[in-house]
Amino acid sequence: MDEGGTGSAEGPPGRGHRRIPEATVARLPLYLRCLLEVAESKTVTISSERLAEMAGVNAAKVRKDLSYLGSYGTRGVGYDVEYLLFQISRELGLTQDWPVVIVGIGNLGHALANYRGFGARGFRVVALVDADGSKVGEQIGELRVRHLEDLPAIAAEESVAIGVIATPAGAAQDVADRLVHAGVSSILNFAPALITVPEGVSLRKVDLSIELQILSFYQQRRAGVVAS
Amino acid sequence: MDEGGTGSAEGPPGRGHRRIPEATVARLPLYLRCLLEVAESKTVTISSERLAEMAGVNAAKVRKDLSYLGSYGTRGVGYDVEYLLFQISRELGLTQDWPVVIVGIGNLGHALANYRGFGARGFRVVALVDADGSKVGEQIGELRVRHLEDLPAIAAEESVAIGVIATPAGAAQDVADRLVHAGVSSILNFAPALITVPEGVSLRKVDLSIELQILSFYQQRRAGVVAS
DNA sequence: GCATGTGAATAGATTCACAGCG
DNA sequence: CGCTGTGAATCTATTCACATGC
Repeated sequence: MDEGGTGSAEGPPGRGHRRIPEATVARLPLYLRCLLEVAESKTVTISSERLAEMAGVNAAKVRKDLSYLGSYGTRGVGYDVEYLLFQISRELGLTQDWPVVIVGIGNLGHALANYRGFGARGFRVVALVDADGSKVGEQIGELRVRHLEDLPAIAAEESVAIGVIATPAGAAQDVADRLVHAGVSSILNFAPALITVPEGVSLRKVDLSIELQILSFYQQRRAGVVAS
Repeated sequence: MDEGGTGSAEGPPGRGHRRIPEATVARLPLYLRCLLEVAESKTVTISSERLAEMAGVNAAKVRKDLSYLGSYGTRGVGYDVEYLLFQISRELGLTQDWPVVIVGIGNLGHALANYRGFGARGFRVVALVDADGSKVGEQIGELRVRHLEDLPAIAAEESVAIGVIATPAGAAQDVADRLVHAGVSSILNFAPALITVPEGVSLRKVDLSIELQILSFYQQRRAGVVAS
């Protein structure tokens, strides 16, 4: 899918060594999370079956997904947890860290700015930006909110790779355009608006109201089935 | 995908009149949003081509998606905007309103509690809940935060249909269990944790770090291609 | 023996292309 | 004629089932 999830638009295929299916890419972070948990308990190896159980997927899927990365397992034994962790991290580009800018410092922007878990794994919020002059200068954690107009300078100084849009819907496309123009080539959009970006820019979206509406669909189905 | 979430786990198929593919269900909210925008400009009909362009998908996909709902278009003309709006709303269960409870009133919970857009379309936040006694009683908008222990009573009183989990990862599974136990059968999980629910409960997730990691993958690919 | 890795089979989603109808 | 609705073709993803190799 999503796609998903959530589903969402994708960047171009790129051309690394192997061609990894989109659906697999979307599951790698899931495996990563499970492996981190397993690693804490000093477990040395893990079978596809166990990993599948933890991730809530089918064991064959785990094996096929991992096989796209290479033959990192040992037949009759399983996968070395630490080694697999490293390989997945590397594949996901988490061995380097990516400077992130958050645009739109309202309720959600605040929450994102304070979110621990950026730093943990390869992402570092280097700037907070808002179009509203009255918010500029506000201190949040270690950062001070800067003006949207400064985006090109900020992006260049900090080599921003990823932009997070947390503005109202109406501003989202403009902000996306500015991000792209400033050289940011990965965008995560939280605004409830459809935005478009040029080829070569990755765009993913997180949309609360869409998720709720999908839940509503299935909720209604169940209610309907019960009633009939 | 997903899924999608952006990709995410689904509820059971249910058995309404028609069997609507999951991928289609995930796009209906998108069409709905586009149609709402079009409706404001007093446009009476819309072609699949135009709608596709707005939604950023292929026209054939729009037609096929809409055909699962019924034959609501007119050949040679297009779709009546108002009529289609109504049909999609009905299909998504948005003609009734769904009481929502938000569990976990930290940064994110606050942001969600203040989010306008719940009320707009069929969702109504009826309760805010937290396990931390020091947060109980805090006033947010029109609601006062209540204790997690009161969840069963709240769910029953308010006929809560949808639970939103905005707790830290460690608490997510416990909260999910409590929600299910209290009779909530749709859950939207924002916590960066894998949770499981029984058959008959829909679960979707919104996971910032997964989305960032997916972006990181494609970002790295592009960087790699440029470098080589 | 046992769990991986992978071709083959199946299922699901997208796109094509055109018949059908207003 | 124009645009919908939809079978057929294609592409993508999932699952099966077993040969392979530690």
